[in-house]
Amino acid sequence: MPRYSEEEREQVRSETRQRLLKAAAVEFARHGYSKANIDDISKTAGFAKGTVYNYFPSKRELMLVLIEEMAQVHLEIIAEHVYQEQAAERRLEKFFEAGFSYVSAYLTQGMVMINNLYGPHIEFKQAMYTAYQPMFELVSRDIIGLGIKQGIFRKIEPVSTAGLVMNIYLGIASQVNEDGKLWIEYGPVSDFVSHALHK
Amino acid sequence: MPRYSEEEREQVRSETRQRLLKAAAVEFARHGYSKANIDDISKTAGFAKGTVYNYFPSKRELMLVLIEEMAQVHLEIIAEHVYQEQAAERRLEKFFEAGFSYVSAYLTQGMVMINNLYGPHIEFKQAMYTAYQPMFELVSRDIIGLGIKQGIFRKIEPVSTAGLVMNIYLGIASQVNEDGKLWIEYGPVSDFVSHALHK
Amino acid sequence: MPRYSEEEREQVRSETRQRLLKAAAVEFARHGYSKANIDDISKTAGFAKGTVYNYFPSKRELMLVLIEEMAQVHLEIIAEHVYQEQAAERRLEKFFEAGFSYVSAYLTQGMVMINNLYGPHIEFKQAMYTAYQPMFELVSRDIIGLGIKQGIFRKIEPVSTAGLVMNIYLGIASQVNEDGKLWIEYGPVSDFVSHALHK
Amino acid sequence: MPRYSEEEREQVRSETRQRLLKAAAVEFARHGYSKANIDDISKTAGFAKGTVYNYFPSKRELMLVLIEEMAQVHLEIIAEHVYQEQAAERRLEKFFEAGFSYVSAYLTQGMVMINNLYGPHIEFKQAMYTAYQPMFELVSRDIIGLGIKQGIFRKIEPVSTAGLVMNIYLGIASQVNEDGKLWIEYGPVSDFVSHALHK
DNA sequence: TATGAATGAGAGTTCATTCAT
DNA sequence: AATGAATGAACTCTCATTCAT
Repeated sequence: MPRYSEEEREQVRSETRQRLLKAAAVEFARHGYSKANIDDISKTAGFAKGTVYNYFPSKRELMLVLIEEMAQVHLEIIAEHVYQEQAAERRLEKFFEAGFSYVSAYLTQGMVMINNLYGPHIEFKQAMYTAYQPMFELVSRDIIGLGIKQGIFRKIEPVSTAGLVMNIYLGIASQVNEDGKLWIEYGPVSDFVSHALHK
Repeated sequence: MPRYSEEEREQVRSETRQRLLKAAAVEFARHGYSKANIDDISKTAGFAKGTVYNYFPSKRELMLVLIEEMAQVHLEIIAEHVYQEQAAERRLEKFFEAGFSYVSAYLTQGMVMINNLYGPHIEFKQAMYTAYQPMFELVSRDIIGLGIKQGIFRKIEPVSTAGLVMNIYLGIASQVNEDGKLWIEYGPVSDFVSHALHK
Repeated sequence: MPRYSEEEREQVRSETRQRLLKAAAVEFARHGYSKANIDDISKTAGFAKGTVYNYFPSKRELMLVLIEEMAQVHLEIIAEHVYQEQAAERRLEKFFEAGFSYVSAYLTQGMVMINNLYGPHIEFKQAMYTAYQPMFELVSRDIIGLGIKQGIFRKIEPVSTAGLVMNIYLGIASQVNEDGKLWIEYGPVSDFVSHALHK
Repeated sequence: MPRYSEEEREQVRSETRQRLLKAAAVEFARHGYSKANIDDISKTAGFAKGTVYNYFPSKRELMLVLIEEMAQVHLEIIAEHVYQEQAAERRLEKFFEAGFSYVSAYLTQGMVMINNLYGPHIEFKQAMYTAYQPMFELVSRDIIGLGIKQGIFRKIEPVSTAGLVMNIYLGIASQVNEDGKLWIEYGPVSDFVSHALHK
């Protein structure tokens, strides 16, 4: 008969799992998927090698899960800020503000995100597109589309323009340094895009 | 000592070298640096494994040389088109036109470029920045700076704005599919940026 | 101290033990000793991994115990049928009849038996020889020796001939399919051996 | 330009290949397929681990190739002796004589053969059946069938009887000790079978 | 007694690099 | 200059076993 309660076990498992995912993010960010190794990931998490495989069936799956969880957190943070505003222009600004703040705060996750997005591993790229679809839609519908409806943005194609905006965001986000600093502030970027969109 | 034979030898060496670099680009593009392997590279080039090491001391060095040669070709193509124009706005358009055309024509090189730029391998990223410095300056000085001088662009900071423009170009270039198609034409992109820069 | 509870406890232990042995037989039969794993064995038995080690000190010991228990059941079944007859020839027939019926009914045990007998694991092979010694003696003394004494079998060496008979039985038994079917009935085999032994 | 001649290379490759197959047989015989490891196989052959993979794509394939090559040698040896005789009875004797001599001379191969035939690895068992089909046919057609035609054997079913004879051979062959000794000579076995088949 | 999380030795496989020819 | 056989470190994944509860 098990002495641990079901809850206790669940609690422990969940914590271990999170530590492993965090460690995986760190190692993937540091060395890239291919060069990152399970031994280091587990050691970074404070476990032995085998433990990883009690939680994830493979290195590949570890990455796929990581992608999903990262995208979710990322979206939450951005959505939370963007939806505070009603005006499209303000939303655009909030998008860059929250986005830049995310990559500064979640350095490792940000790097993994970028590596997957622009890297050679097609499966991961695909997973990224799927996982980031909601954020893409947020930009497309609730910022650009909204701005057009509100009569402040030019009558541009919202979807491809959202692609451009996401590109700008991600391109800049990819150049964060190890202190979480970016080479440009969100203000000028937001400005640049704003100018591009305004009537 | 026969001089002609000397030249011939040089000629053959140079061709072999180019074939190896081309093959390396193909394999790096297909599998990424880490997963690409020397055996496949040499076989793609039509040589045996050992031959690679008669031309390049290591896989790493092969990539570094490739980066330099790619950047040079890339710059030449873009410069050739951009400098045909005198008006900054036209130059901007030419930049995107020639740039998009480059990634379509040089699919593999383009992918390697992107992988290095956004990938986890710091040394290669560094090498990319160095190799692409001239192109960056072209954009910064001979397009944006020029546009300001010509009084058509807003009085923005040319360097960071050049960063944004390069970001946009590279971000879009990274999404070329295997047929060399991009999800957006150069026209709308040029337009977008134009709007962002104009007074 | 409650005596009944003691017995109950013993009862439960014994049942758990049997379930584990049965599950071990299934897994050993399916994957062979080396590839069978404790986790699957315990799960097949309906327990957690650790439970196995409350009953058997190691995987190896689990097999050794299994061998002994299998051999005992096997012998009992065969002896029960063989000793119903008094004539050596009839006993020979019964031996094959009961033997073939055993391997059909106890598919997994039969496979484990064969795997150990012909497999590379010397310790298990040894254990098999020891465990099957009584059956060997049954054939040697109470069938072949008896037949010679009864004057129906040729004056052959009983021990090595018993070896041949056992070989034939086990060789055929090894080719049972997953439905418990053998490629030959006991009749023709008994016949074949009968012919070989008769004057 | 390669300095080794094509022939020289082929020669070296062939020798290395044979050494690896021999070593594999030794290790598979000693520890069984699952427990035998590539490192030991290569070391036994006098090479480093990686060399195995220059010749065989996987451990599994190594075994499959080994099975085929073993079966071929085995068949050649037996056929050579059997076909020296014209009388079925003498052929039967030769079959056992040559067969017993094979397992004594090719100890390790014999063990691998037996392990695969009676072991848990279905793919290898299948491969054995396929590879030994010609030998089975030799027994069925050119010994038993022939004996019936020659009027010395009873009118039995040749195929299933060949199965019995092969069983007897393999069963005994499986009990060779490490000095190549069997517990019974070919004479008594041949006699036993002869008796069983004769009118 | 039963549990399952954690361990780490050990296995198969890959591949950059070396080198004799 | 070109070859490809050989190497062995490094990697992913497996699993018998331990142990705190």
